[in-house]
Amino acid sequence: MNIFADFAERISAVVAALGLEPEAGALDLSRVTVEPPRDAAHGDLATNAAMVLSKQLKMKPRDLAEKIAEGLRSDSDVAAVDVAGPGFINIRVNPVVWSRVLGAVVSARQNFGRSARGQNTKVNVEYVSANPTGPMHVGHTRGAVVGDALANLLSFAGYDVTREYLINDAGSQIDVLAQSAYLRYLEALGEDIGEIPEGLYPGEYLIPVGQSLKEEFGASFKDKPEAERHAFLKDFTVSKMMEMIKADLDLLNVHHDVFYSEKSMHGEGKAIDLTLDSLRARDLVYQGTLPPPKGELPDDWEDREQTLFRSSNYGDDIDRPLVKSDGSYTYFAADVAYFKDKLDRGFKEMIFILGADHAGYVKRLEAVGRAVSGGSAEVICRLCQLVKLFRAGEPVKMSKRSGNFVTLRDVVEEVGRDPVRFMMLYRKNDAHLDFDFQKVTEQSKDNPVFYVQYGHARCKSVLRQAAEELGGLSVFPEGLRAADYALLEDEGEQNIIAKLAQWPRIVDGAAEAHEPHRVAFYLYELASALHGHWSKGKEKPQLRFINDKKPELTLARLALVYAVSQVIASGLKVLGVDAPEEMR
RNA sequence: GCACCCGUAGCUCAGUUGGAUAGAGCGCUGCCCUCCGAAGGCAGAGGCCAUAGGUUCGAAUCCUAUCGGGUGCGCCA
Repeated sequence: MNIFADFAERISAVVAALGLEPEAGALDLSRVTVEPPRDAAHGDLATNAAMVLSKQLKMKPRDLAEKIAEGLRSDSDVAAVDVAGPGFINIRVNPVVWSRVLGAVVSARQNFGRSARGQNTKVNVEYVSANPTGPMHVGHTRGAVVGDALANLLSFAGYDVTREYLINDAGSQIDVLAQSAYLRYLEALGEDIGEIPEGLYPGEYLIPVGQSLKEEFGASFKDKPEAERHAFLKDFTVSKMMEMIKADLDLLNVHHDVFYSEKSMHGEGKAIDLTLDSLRARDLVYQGTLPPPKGELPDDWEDREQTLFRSSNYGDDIDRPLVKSDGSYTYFAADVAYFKDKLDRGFKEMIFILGADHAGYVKRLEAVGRAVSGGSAEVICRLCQLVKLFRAGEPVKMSKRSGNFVTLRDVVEEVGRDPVRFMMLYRKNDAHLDFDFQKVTEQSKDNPVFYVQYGHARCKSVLRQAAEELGGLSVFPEGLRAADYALLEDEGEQNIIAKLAQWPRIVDGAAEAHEPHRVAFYLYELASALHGHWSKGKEKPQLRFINDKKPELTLARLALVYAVSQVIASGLKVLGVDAPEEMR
């Protein structure tokens, strides 16, 4: 139940009933909005309908507003309608509307706010896709959390979501990885390998890989022919790395549906070959030369003819190469084929959660989307900016050399999963993020994670207390449906209900904009409304939720508290954060 | 040089897709516990929304230019 969408329909009906002739055929209602007014004194709902439609209907905004207002006044749910400013229509609804909202939450529980706007559209969210050459580090964390929460959000908003991870198991970095693992194998056999040579992966996480090679093959693996050995090592090491990465992701409660191997697309007659052939037939792939890159010229740059994709026809700055000088495919070629594969699997939206260092990649991905799908599917890229780590205000130093970086595991084990997830979502994805190890574990209102979770725990605490004091309340939550919500007349209570009523609207808006951070901010506001009202009970005991002299009022208030707990829990679930029964 | 992202309170950031008098938290100045969790709440001070034009009933939001910060710029993934 979304009262904003509901009233938007009623307003459309009123406008239609006016019988006015639109200037150009059908009336365009797309710009009409119904929102909570910025200032609550203006009413419960506000619409810009008159201002947006005045031109089409050839009327002055204020005159049209008066007409629409007149029509709305006959609605039995409407208490008052005012026309204000340049033509705003402010609506105050009857208490029965708020009762309905509360009843809807109590009945739907954590399904309140679930939406059908996605209409089961097939959406693919690709996120993380970290190279399988080592453990996840903090840099990957934000993308993992944002992608996962976005997937949850879209699913809650009625989309058919697939969570996907592309394993980059085909590039030259995998050769290096295999060589590095081989050294660790020799080391496990007791050989002195000395320092890991420059250019190989020095991280200690490869030591167990060497160990398990030894356990499996003893010393015999050393004697296999080089080519056979190397091919096996690549697969073996990648699968070990993926095990490690999956374990890291599990710490964050991030789980993908599909792990797609880049390697599976390479090779004669495989996906990349086939895709490029089909694009060649459409003249999207051709042989040609590119102008030299701007800025600092690479040492080994030479002008040569190469295989190019016509991405510049689709909004990219230049055409992009598909084949390297050694004849193998570029990463971009794999991406083209990968997109085609997603298209063939029926996805209508391909969402990519990328690190900020991939900003330059967005245009060409979008170009691929337009060129390959012909507009039947959309590419949506979200960039995640860098996370800066702090400890009590001091920047945390880390060096990427020698494998000495802060890992995802370090962070989660130190501060816990919930603070990591929440804080990564408490910012727009394209804004820089400061993450302070100390602050996020504080149990105070300075810490938004705690503040929201505390709101939930407080609700649960009240409900526990009520069950104890009032004994016969074993019937709730079922019994709460029978409560008389009209008894909730206090401003603070109504303020909370109004916030609850916004939840479905927040879900739709956040899903449409692909911005899960809006959910985090909404939860903060809802928690704030609760905490604020709670404290009024300090000064005015008659406002406390439990009042043993007034069982009916208490029941209604418990319904309110229960509703808040359900919406907070449901919002936190979208974010992938726990809703604790009590804080400890 | 080009492309993309970002410039909002002293600091860190929201801003309902173009709406009314621009909002939070931190920090600062003061208040509020005989009490369902003070692990909280209330109030005050603090703004040329980087700058200059434009679009319209109306701009922090859209367009153009400028300034400032970040990122990237065949054959790395």
